[in-house]
Amino acid sequence: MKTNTIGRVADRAGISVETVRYYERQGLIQQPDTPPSGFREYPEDTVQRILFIRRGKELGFTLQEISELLNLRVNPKENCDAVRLVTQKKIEDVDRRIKSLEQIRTQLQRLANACDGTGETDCAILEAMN
Amino acid sequence: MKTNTIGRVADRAGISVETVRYYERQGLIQQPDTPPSGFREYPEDTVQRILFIRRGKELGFTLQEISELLNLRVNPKENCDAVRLVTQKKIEDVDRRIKSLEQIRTQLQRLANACDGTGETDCAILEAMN
DNA sequence: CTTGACTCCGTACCTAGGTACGGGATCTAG
DNA sequence: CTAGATCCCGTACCTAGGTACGGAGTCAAG
Repeated sequence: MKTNTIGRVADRAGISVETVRYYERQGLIQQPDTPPSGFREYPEDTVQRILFIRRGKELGFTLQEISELLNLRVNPKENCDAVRLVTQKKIEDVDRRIKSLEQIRTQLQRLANACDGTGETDCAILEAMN
Repeated sequence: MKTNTIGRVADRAGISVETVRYYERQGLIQQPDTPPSGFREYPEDTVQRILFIRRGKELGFTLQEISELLNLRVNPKENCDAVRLVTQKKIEDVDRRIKSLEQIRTQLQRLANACDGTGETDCAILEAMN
């Protein structure tokens, strides 16, 4: 298996080398322990991490929030209940977002349907709200 | 009913006067026809518009995208099918976002559940992915 | 063992989406 | 009718999230 140089990781994750370095500086992905030659070599899951970051961004999470999500973990060192509590909060946040999107979806659907009538309607999305 | 000055609108919508002006410059809300005294007076639905903008932003839409959503409208002047087509695209986009959020939700849920075991798990969100 | 591709790091620059400022006009409550 | 709150507009500044650059070191294929 080829080594995961920064360029390979960037390619596979669909972002630029510069952005990988940026995420590293921001602490979103860990720089692997002392690269042998001075060249970074990334663990396999780095690509997954970056894909997760991309998805999060598209959904309107800040890098800070994404970082928090990525750092959530259940392990013996952490208070289990504490982690579960935080995770629960995140889930509630996600639920709120889903609800919001569903509302927008409903409005869009209503707008699309408005066409079926006489053509006299002037129905913008705001008027399509409850 | 009190007149909707920029300050009142900003207050009611929960944003700053500066931001209202900014949205106006960006064409997200229309400056009402020649204010009588030089002072802006907004139509009633401006507050709703801004609330919609805020929601859109929280969900990761750009102002550009939000503007497109707000300008979608079925009316006699526009080709009805064209509007419906665009609206359909938007709906698909919204659906994708909802799906993404649901995936994240599932992962979070799995993470929260991981605690029930022995406490030996070190289960981060990435590992909670399929 | 060379040549072209890749990497290093630091620093500068860019866009979106605001936020702040300031001097002058206007409104409104007392 | 006056003082304080609002509004006007233009311009400057700020943060997040990158993007670009450039000189120097390194790797790997021929």
